[in-house]
Amino acid sequence: MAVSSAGRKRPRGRLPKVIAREFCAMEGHGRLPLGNILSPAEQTELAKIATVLEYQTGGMAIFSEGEDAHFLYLIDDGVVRISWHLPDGSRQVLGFMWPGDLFGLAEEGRYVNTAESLTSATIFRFPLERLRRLLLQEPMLQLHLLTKAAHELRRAQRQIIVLGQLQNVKRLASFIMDCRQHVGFFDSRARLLRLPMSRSDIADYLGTSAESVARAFTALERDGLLRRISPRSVELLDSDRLARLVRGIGDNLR
Amino acid sequence: MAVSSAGRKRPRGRLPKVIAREFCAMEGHGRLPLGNILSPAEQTELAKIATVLEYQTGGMAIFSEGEDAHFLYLIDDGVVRISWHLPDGSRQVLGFMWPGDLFGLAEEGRYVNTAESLTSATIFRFPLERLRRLLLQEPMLQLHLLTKAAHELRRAQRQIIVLGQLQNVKRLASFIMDCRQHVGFFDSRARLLRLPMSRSDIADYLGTSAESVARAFTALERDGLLRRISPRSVELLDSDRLARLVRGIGDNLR
DNA sequence: CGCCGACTTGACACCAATCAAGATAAGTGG
DNA sequence: CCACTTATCTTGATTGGTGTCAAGTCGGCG
Repeated sequence: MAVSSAGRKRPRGRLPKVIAREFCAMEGHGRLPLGNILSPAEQTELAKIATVLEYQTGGMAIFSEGEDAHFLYLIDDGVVRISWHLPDGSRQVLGFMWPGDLFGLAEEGRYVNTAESLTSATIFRFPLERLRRLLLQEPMLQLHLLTKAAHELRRAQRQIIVLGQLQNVKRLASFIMDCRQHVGFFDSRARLLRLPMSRSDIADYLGTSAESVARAFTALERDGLLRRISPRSVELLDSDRLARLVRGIGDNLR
Repeated sequence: MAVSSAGRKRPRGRLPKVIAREFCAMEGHGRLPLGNILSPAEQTELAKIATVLEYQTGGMAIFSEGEDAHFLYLIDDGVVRISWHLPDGSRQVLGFMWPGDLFGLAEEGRYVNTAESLTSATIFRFPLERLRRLLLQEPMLQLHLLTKAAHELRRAQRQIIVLGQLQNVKRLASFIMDCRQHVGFFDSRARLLRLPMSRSDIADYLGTSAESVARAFTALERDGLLRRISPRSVELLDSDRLARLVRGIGDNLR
């Protein structure tokens, strides 16, 4: 960044239009989006202590930084924005959570960041104290959770590399390649990627400004790497070249 | 960053002058630097499977990215640099590890980054397979490790905020405040902080250049926040103002 | 004592933040 | 369903922070 980003103020996301519904996870479901790391038995154990939350729309607060932390969250469907606010009102988006992702990191009993839905979402919620007891009873389940935490740490480290090394166009390319991996948002046949977040969400995630994100899109489009269908929908024309761009090869791009 | 940082090449750290000694952790020791999170009994269990490594000097490789991962590491004494290299030779320092810190994050059986000693160091080493078995037998120990991982994730998130929101002078201020917390490196009476790393180490950690770090030191010194005794030793004249600077208050600083 | 690397400072170029204005899309109410 | 309002997105012009190159200084080690 060149100039201080202090003083920016952004709308916090409109207020919820509909209160979230909640009900027991064993009704109807019983299957968690953790099939890749947990056995069916483990999923059943977890589902026993879970509650399902239904957020009917984007822009709804799930929890806010500073609140007492009583739950860990798991996304079944939808996308959630995890962010942190500076005292001056500027914002850092720490990550976007997709189906199968866990969130709700706490420190000394309080949430250290804010979670809001970007789309309508279905989310599982686990009471921390009951989860803790379950993990002590099921060491294998706990080990799987530890693995998941390690992956989350690795993801954060990759973001550090993006912010520390790459300039704006490459940051956006990296972000697009990340989004590409999420099924349901990328149609590989039509090469169509759907973005559930706004330009300023992307900007605050990449440590830049919404205007710079727009300019980066323009640059990628001019070089034939993608084509904007609408602001939140892009056709990826050359994913290979996008990937190489992130890795630093062939960076002849203004 | 303003200009592409591609193409920078830096020395990788000189080769080890002396091969590291290693011996069983139960000889003499039996106490791990994890007293704050582990019970004495748990420390003993861990020490049973540990090996002690002695690195006589800084600049020694502990492991390199891509190598098969067989161990988790715990620092007893000394400082270690964790870094990641881009194909073009530029480098991102992901963090500095201090006494009590765990490192050795792997992905699919391989280390994803490189660890080198910055000072002489004493380091415990745990074989992953035996550690895994121990964690399954001791769920409470595992839960403590999970907590430690959560702290590490939180630290990475703070670094994301630093890189995404702060400009160079504030990044350095933030870094100095981090270093200040480590006993043995900050003498609170003399207000003297000892830095075990070079300017380019700091630069690669903060996503900037060694020159900019030097300029940031100059700026902080000009404003009376600190005084350079030597390049690696600074007197912190006004820690409160340093802290406020990081938080974004009173940023009338060129 | 002398060499060499690490650190500092200056000059310059360039990327990106900011301010401003217009275009597009989305949401609202008649 | 359409007109209107409003937020979001894009583009241009300008300015400021910082990366890069270059030269000089300091400090440490042999």
